[in-house]
Amino acid sequence: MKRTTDSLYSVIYRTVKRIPKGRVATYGQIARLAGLPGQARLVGYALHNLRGHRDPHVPWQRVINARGESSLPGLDAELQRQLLKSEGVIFDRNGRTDLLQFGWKK
DNA sequence: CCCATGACTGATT
DNA sequence: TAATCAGCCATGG
Repeated sequence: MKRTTDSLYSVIYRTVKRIPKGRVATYGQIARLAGLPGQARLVGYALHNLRGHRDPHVPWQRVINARGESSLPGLDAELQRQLLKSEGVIFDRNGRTDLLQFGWKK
């Protein structure tokens, strides 16, 4: 089975689209559900690539790291928190959310 | 082809 | 709770 980069990104995007509104998933969780266990970094790479792609159909803001915080640099982290906050996800003063409460339970 | 980097993770200290 | 570290692999120089 040949895996092109495009197919890898596609399966990742499809998985991210399954995250319900008001929920968050970790990079590792997306990797597992996409059939790529242990490949969390690839999920981050795929989402990063999304920027140039500018596909509004992929809810990138619902993907955060295993510590419950945004992994985006600088101002983008605030944008992500703002978008999630508008969906009902609550962040504490350290910019973290409770995965037990808001994590996507698949 | 080699090397460094990155929107990461889980275990260990 | 926080800092370290090895493992991960596509991407770009």
